[in-house]
Amino acid sequence: MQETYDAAKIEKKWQKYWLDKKIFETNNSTSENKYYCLVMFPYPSAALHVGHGRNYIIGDVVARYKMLHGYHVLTPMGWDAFGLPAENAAIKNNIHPKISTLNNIKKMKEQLREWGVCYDWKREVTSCLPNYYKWTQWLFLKLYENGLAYKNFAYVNWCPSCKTVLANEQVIGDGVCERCSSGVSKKPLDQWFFKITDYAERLLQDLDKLDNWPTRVKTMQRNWIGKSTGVELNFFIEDFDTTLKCFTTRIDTIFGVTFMVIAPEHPLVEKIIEISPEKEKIKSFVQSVMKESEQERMSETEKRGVNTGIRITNPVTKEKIPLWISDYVLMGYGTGAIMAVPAHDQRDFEFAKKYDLPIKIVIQPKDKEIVSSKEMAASWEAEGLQVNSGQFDGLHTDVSKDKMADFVEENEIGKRTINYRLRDWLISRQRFWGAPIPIIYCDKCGTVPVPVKDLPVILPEDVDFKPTGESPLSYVKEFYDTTCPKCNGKAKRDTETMDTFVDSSWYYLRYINPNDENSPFNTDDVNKWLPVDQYIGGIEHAILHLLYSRFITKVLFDCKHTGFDEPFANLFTQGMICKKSPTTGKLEKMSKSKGNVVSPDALINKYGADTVRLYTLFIGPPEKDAEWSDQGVEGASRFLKRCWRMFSENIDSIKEYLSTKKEIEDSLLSQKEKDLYVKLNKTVKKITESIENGFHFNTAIASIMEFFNDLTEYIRSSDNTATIVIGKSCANIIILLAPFVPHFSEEIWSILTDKGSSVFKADWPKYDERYLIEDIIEIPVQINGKLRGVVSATQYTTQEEIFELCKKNDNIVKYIKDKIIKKKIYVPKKLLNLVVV
RNA sequence: GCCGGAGUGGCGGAACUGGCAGACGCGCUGGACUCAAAAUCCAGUGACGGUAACGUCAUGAGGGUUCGAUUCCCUCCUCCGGCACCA
Repeated sequence: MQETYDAAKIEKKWQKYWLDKKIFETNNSTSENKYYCLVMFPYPSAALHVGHGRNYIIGDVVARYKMLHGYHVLTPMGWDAFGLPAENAAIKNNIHPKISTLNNIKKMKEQLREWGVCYDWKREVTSCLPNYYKWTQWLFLKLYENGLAYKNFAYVNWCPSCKTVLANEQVIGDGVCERCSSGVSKKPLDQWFFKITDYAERLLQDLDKLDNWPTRVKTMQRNWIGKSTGVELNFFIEDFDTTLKCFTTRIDTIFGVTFMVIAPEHPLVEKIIEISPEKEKIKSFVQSVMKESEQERMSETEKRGVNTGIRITNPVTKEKIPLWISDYVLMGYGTGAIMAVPAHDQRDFEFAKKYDLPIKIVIQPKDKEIVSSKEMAASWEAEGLQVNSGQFDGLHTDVSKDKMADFVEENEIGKRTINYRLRDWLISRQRFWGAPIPIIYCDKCGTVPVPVKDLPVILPEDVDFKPTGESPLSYVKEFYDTTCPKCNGKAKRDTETMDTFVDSSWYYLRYINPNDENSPFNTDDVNKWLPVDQYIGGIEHAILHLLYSRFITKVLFDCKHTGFDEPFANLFTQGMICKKSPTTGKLEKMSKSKGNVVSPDALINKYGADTVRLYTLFIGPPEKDAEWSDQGVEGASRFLKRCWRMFSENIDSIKEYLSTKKEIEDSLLSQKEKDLYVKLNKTVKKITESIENGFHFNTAIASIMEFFNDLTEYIRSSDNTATIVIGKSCANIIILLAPFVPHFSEEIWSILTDKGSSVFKADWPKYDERYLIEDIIEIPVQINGKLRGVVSATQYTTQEEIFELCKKNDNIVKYIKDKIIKKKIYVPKKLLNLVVV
């Protein structure tokens, strides 16, 4: 064995070995005792930094750890290869997105290999290639066939910088684009939607099944779906001889409605303008609101409105109330119309105050009385007793809510309804680098889906894809000119492409049968491997990707293509790696634009991949953000060097143990050896638990280091260093380290076993229950809760015996002599507390 | 405003179910080796007092429950994330 640890030399060797021996390849026929370990497939961008690395390293550790437990581990990788960055880069550098994307993939694969991160590459998928997007198009047709894909003319989110529309989920914060942070505006367009709202209730309910998802993610999805229960009421408008539907969660306030408000986009607005004597005033108000961007509208806190002059009948009280138009009512939620109850809704209250509209109190708080509406400083939104509410007077709102809903339903003026905040998923994009929507428009036959046998609809390569706001494909005659699959007449293709989140909503299924030319996946195979046992990725996908994937899985389940309705059984979201940014001066997520990236290349050159891996895992709990420190890497490197030396100095003991696997016999152990052996067993237990319990690799590694320090100390101070305990300790450390520093462990293992067998074929060490308690345990003794001394005992020492020992401890005696001992609290094997006065 | 999560040495972070706060690592200090440096090894390292034994204080702040609280409860402060004119 070589004296010093030479990472560069051994790492290349083992990377080749893993590839050649295909130890990460998994067969669909061996899926019993299966473990599907999945890392979110990345967008292939140019160069990876150590922040990206954390994600892949965690996945790799999990896969290797499970292998050591004898699982058939499926650990595939692929590329979310369609998308805007490649297209934008292409425009800037004049390289075709396909070329730059495939180049980036090549580079990234190389980097992953250098990190020692391994996958079953035989299953690689690339979403921008026709053999993949053919099935993305198939998925579209499936949804279309089931009435879950529809085209609709609507006000949609438009990003002026990306020059494309966006799904609601892609508009974040105060109305900015998820990708480029530009302010998003509204644009009326005819677009394709997936009917995710049909699945709102199931997407919400089934979150309860996901016990092993972070609560944070589930909460975010719950908020996003935004379920609220209430009543939909019909208000009659005489002028139009029609009813205005309006949703409320506060039917108990129906007697307090003093006006109605509709959104500026509400379809009724047009009709009102036609007949209103004040049409100019209304028109100019609506126009001034509509021309504002989402961002401007949202930042506007002052509510603005205009009276339409139209009067509406409250269906319960029969009162006539005015109809207003205001920007504080959103067309996107409920029906775009509200009943305003200024006394019991703060927004309505502010609006009423501004425009001097009446305020009518219908709920009195129990303990204090609201004197008069004129003196009200704010609305009363909480519960109370009904007043001015006809036959409901005196009822508590808990009761009246139900009674009033009954009344509404009995009189057929409305019905109980559930409303969701979730909107349908807009999937059309006016960009080039995506999967074409497989739809043909025929003058005779209308909208005709492309027959499955004609898939894929190939994305043409020679296209001028400068973003104009129109889809680039709409300028490619050879692409859009086609014949109708129904009547064979002249027809035109849809020229828009699909949101890349459609590509990524099903890729985890394609890994199972990546080369199947006749179907996206094989149902039996998929049912064997899925749900994914462990999904690993960034928190930024909490809503977008994870919600869409859950939706698509449920659709495929309903179509009987799969036998499971949730794709990911366990989800782990890792924290970001941060570093102080020289541009902002703050701690920021590692990114090129912040100028704070650390490239793995130089570090791997200097220390080796195992050192970088070890440090990345040791940096902190993996679910939390962490700050990168180049000095910290130094510590990891030192530890591996010390380990190497330890193994090379004790090579004979380890070989001896490995060749005989001799049982440790209590009677043959010296006390010091036994203490060390107990420590080894405790360490194995602790490490295993740290990993099983939330992937706490940081504490697992700390435990290995701690045991290693004890072992070093033992060897230094002992005469007998050729012992089986040392052999077993070292052999166990090698395997315990293997998931974290695989090249290192493989190399040592191969030297010690001479069998050319991979350490990943070995078994994870087991601990022996009989060796978890030390012979001598230190019992801390407290007096009145303060530590005053420590006595040595064994696990059999009784409370009384420990108390007797205390009387021999000078410092403890100091505190108990001349005192009355009121109480003795003994926690077996842990602590003794004496309460004295 | 609402809903999550967090706040512990000079730094990253440990602490099972309420039981010795600061594991492990970084940094720092001193020492050994060396002509010297690097590397390595050894010792020390929360603050204050003390030569020391030891004592007092200390887990964002303030209260409470308890023999005992980083851990449980209440009030408040700060930071991060999500949602937010959602009727």
